[in-house]
Amino acid sequence: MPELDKNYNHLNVEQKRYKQWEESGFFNPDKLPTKNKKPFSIIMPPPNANGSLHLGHALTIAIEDTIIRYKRMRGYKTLWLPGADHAGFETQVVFEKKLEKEGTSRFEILKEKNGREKLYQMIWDFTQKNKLQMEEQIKKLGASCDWSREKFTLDPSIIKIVYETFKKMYDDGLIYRDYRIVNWCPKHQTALSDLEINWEERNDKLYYVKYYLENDPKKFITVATTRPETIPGDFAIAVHPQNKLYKNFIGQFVINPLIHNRKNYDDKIKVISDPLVDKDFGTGALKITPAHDAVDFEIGKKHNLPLDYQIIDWNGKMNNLAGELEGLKVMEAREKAIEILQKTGALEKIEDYTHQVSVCYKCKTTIEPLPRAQWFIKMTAKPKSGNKSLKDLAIEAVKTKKVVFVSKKFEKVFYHWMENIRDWNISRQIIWGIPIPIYYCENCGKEIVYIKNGQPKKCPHCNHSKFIKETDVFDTWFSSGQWPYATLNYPNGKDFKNFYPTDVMETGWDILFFWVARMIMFGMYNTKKTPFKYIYLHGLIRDKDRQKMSKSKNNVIDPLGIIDLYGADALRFSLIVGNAPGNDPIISEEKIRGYRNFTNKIWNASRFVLMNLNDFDNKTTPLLSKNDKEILKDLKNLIKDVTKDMDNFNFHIASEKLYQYFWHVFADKIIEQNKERLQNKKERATAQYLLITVLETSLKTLHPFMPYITEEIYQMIPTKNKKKFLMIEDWPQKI
RNA sequence: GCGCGUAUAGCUCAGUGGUUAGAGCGUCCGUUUCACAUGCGGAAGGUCGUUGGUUCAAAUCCAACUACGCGCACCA
Repeated sequence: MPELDKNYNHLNVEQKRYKQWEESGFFNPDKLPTKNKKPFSIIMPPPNANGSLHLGHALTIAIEDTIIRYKRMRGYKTLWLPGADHAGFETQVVFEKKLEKEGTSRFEILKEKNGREKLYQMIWDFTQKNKLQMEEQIKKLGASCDWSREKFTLDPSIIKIVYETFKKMYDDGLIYRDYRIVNWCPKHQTALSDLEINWEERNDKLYYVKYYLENDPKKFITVATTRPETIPGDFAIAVHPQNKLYKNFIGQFVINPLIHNRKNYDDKIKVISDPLVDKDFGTGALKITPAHDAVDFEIGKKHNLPLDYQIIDWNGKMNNLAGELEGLKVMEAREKAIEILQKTGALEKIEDYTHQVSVCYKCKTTIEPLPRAQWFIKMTAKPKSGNKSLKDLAIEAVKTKKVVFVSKKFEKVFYHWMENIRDWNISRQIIWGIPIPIYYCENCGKEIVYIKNGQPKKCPHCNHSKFIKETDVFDTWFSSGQWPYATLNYPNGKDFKNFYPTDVMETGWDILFFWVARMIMFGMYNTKKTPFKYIYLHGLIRDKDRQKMSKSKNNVIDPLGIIDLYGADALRFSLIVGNAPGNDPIISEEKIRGYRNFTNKIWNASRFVLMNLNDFDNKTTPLLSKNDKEILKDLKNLIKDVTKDMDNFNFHIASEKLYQYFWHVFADKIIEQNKERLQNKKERATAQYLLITVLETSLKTLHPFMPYITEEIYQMIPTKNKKKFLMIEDWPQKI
C-alpha cells in the first residue's frame, strides 16, 4: 500500500494525470473503446486569442468537461472540439491598446510601406502567442477535449467554408451592398452592428430652433432638436400628414438658420409631410438631416433629398460643408451653433432633456451615425433557392424543438430579438479579419464575388481585367457563426457526417444574439439542420458585490492563480455547485477554498479505506448485513437520482448531492460505523467490501466534476475489472 | 415604449407539489488519540418579499402588489 500524504496535494497530481490522459488518446473519439457507438459532440466556444483565460472561460470548461466526461463514461463516442477565435474587432482593439502603451498606433503603422500587411502580421503573431498560452490554461483545467482536431477561425479550411457560404448567400440574393446610415465609431474608425453599440442615458438639452418662411419672413416653424450642429446638413422640415397645425406650411420653403450659400444646394428647405414623424414630440416638426440620422435618411430617400451631404467627417469633426462650424469637434460645434442661433434670434428656447445616446461598446465613444456603403445580410427576405428567410428559419427551428433551450427564459428572449431583427451589417473597416471576397471592376464598377486564390481574370459584365479589391473585412461573427459545421469539415468531412448536428452548445448568455442565434440561422440555411440540439447558457461571473469581473475594477480572480492554490478540481466544483443554468454566479475565494476542503475530505476518506485494505481479497463473497444492504440500496437510489440530474443538465444539483453523500453519509456515517467491524476478524472482509464499493462508486460519479483527484485515487484502489483510467470507466448503474 | 427575470439563514446562492427547507462562507461553545484542525462534536440563526387564489398538501403552481436587476428599441 502506498504511503499517502496527510493532505491532498493537487500539485503532485494534476499535470501528471493530464499528460497520461492526453497520451492515452482517449480524448479522441476514434481511439475510444466504446460499447455504445453513438456519437456525442460539443464544439467548444473558441476563446478570443487576444488575452489569457478568465473565470468565465473556466466556467465554460468546467461545465462542458463535466458533460463530456459523463457521456464518455456512459459509453458514447465523445468529441469535444477545441478552437480559438481571431475575434476581429475585439482583438484589434486589444492590440491597439498594446500599441498605445508602446507609444504608437495602428494609424502610424498603416502609414508605413505595406503597412496593412505589416499590421496584420503583427496581430497574427500576437494571437498565435496567446493561443498557445490559452491551450495550456485549458489543459490545466483538466479539459478532455480532442486537441488533434483543434481549429482556428483563420485556418484556410475554415475561411474556405466561410467564403462558400458568402457566395451562396450572394447568389441567393441575401447579400447586398447598400449606402446607408451606419453606427460609426470615430475612435476605432469602423462601422459597428446594432449589437455592438450600447445605449447610455444622457442629460442633454432640447433646442427649439425657428426656421423662417422664405415668402413670409414673419412666419416660422419651430423645430426641436438635440443636435443643432447638424443644421447645415438640413434638407427638409418634416411634419406628420395629419398634423393640422402645420397644414399650411407643407410645400412651402423655409430658410436654413445656420448656413448660407451652401455648395451646390439652395439654402431653402422644403416643408414636407411624412408619417414617420411623431405628432406629439417636441413641436411636431422634425428637421431632416439625411446624412446624419437614420430616420432622416429614410425620409430623405423617400423624398429624393441629397443623402450624401455629409458635414461631419469620419473623425467626428465638422468639415468644410459646415460653414462657420468647420474644424470643430461635434460638441464644440454644438456650442458654436447655439451661439450663432442665439445671436440671430433663431433660438426660441432650451429645455433639459434626458435621452439615450448610442456609444461604442468598447470605448464608450459616442456613435456618429454616418452614411457609408456597407455589406448587409437580409434577415427577413426569402432566398432565391428557398422559401424561408433566415429569421423564419431560426424561429422555426426553436418552435419545432429542433433546438431546445435548457432554460426556458432564453427562448422568450430569443423570440423577442428574432421578431424584431433587422439586416445585419457584416462589413468592418478594420484590417484584422477575413477580407470580404469582393472585387470591383475598374471599368464598369460592378461588384464581383471571387472566392478562389488570386483575383478574377475578366469582368463578367464588361470583360475588363483590372479590379479594385474590397478592403472591408467580415464582422467576426460572420465566421464564428458558422463554427459548428466549419470545424467539422462541412459538407463532405467524416466528422461532419458523424458528429453533426452536435449535441449541446454551451456558452454565456451574453452572446445569445451575437453568436447562438447566428449559428442557428447559418446552420439552418446551409445544412438544413440546427447545429446543436440543446442550448445551455451559463451566466456571467460576478464578484461578492455582484460586480462584473474586470481588470479595471481590480476584482478579477485569475483561474491559474486559484488552481495553483487550491487545485483545478476545487475550482471546477465551486463553479458548478449552486450555479443554476442562466443565473449569474457569484464566485469568491472562500467558496473555492470550501471545496478545496472537500477534495481533502475525499483524499482522507480514501486514505482511510486504503489503509485498511492490505489483506483485502476482491474475490471473496461478502456477508452483507441488513444495514449493509440498506446502505447499498441508498447508494443505488442516489445514483439513479444523480443520473437523472445529469441527463437533465442539472449539474448544480447532482454535484451537491454527491458532495452531501460523500461527506455526510460515507465519511461521517459509513466509515465511522465500520471502524469497529474492521477490527473484527469475522466482519473485516465484509466491511472492506462495503467501503471499497461505496468509495469506487463515489469516485466514478464524482469524476466528471473532479477528474484529477478521483483518477488519482482510482489508480490506487484494488477493485475487480479495473480499466486503464477512471476516465473511461463505466458510469455506475448497477452495483 | 416593448420584453425577460429575481425576491429563501448575517453574506452569496441551491431547492423538478409531499417528513424537521439545504450548501459554501461567517458567528458562538467544546475538541488536537490511531483518515482528515482543509478536521470532529454541538449551538444560534428562516412568518421562504406582501396579499389573495388553486390543492388533501405550496418556498414550489396562478394572480395582483411592492422592491430590485436585465435585455431589446430609428422618438428628433
